[in-house]
Amino acid sequence: MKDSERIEPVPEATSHRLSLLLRSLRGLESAGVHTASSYEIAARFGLNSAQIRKDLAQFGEFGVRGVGYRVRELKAHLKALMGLERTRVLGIAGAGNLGQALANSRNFNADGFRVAALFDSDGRKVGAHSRTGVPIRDVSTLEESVAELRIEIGILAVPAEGAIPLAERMAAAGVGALLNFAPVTVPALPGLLVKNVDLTFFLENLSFQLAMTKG
Amino acid sequence: MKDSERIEPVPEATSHRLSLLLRSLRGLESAGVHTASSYEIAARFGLNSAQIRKDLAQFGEFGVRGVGYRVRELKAHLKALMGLERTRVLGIAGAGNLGQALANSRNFNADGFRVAALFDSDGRKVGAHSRTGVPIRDVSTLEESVAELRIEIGILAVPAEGAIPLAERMAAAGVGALLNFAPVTVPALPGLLVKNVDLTFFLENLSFQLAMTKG
DNA sequence: TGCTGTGAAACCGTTCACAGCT
DNA sequence: AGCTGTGAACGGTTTCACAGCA
Repeated sequence: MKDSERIEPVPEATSHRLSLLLRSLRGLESAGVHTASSYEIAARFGLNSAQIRKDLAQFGEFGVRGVGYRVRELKAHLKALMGLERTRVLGIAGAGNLGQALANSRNFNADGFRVAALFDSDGRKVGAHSRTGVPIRDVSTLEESVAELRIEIGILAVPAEGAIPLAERMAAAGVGALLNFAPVTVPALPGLLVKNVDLTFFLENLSFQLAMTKG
Repeated sequence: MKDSERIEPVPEATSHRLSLLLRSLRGLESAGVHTASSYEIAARFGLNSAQIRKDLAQFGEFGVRGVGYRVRELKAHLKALMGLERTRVLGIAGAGNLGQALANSRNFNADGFRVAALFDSDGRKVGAHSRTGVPIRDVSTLEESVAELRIEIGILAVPAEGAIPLAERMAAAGVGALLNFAPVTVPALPGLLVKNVDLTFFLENLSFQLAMTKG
């Protein structure tokens, strides 16, 4: 099956598995493995092999019958598919603990991503740099900065109050997608993809499961 | 439907909606609203009202026919259900950027949670405190500290390499649940609930969706 | 033979629609 | 009359099972 102009958003679960798969492929590649079957890959993270094949089949035919998948080749296809071929520029609103943590994170500055700037309203922080050298700009320069640095994905690491207005400013400034860590649900505005990630929800989930199983 | 001794883990989606619901109830309560119907609640976050009712019905009968749900009462039920009646003690492995961000976070130190300690192997950090006063202990004291502070939930904010061994140590020390931010999948060990949260997956998801919709 | 790609079947979560309580 | 609680229908995702290609 092929569907060059896909309008449907990729299901969350599929995207998650493909991220897992990409990570796995990186591991296999650096271990010198050239070929892997869907069975081998599935075993790695306790999934069904048909699921791997179905996930990939949605986007093209990447395997070789009787052989499996060529690691290097599949990895390249996947990266292209996920838009990780070129580096996407990130801008983080909020130079607090979390914002700085993300700005300095190896994971946000590799494999297709790079943090170009932090934004804050605190005059004492503005002008400084994060530990790894990400500049902290005044949040009032958000609009110009997005254009100047070509920021494609915005990250909200601010308190709840500031989130919605900032999301709107980011959208208006031309940011295409937003990862929101503030504890409010930012709605997807027209032209702006939004992913809300509330870290306390993960804790509550664990607490819930603890309450269900043990006391 | 009632099921006093539930063994099934709560579905991710349900848990997520109940967290959202709890947040919503807090808002309603402080706005002085006493009663809310599933229709009103559902409208708040664009869900189906039957979903709200079904989610709640799994755990008991909390509503009043013809009236709706009493906000204060439902909130209390939910908190009890989710194990948030009493404060759960957290311990964070890794006093780097992310670990400190979480330790200082208001959200990890309210509404049923409290960070009791950070753990690190860097001698220069050990003995110090986070900005909000969370002590940084030597990771070699993990086992005693878990017992002493009665840590119930462990959080891994360490690089990929350290994650699995630390998870095993936490499990052995008696921690009941683990929230893992390291970019490796920590398997659920016997007696240890594990929630893996890879922040780069959220970014990749956005990049993926961007790649699908725009270039 | 061995593995992919894929229809068909099974499963699960969501939505509908209404009986039943207040 | 109004809203909950829930069986039944629906839709989407996962798994099975196999045809077809290397």
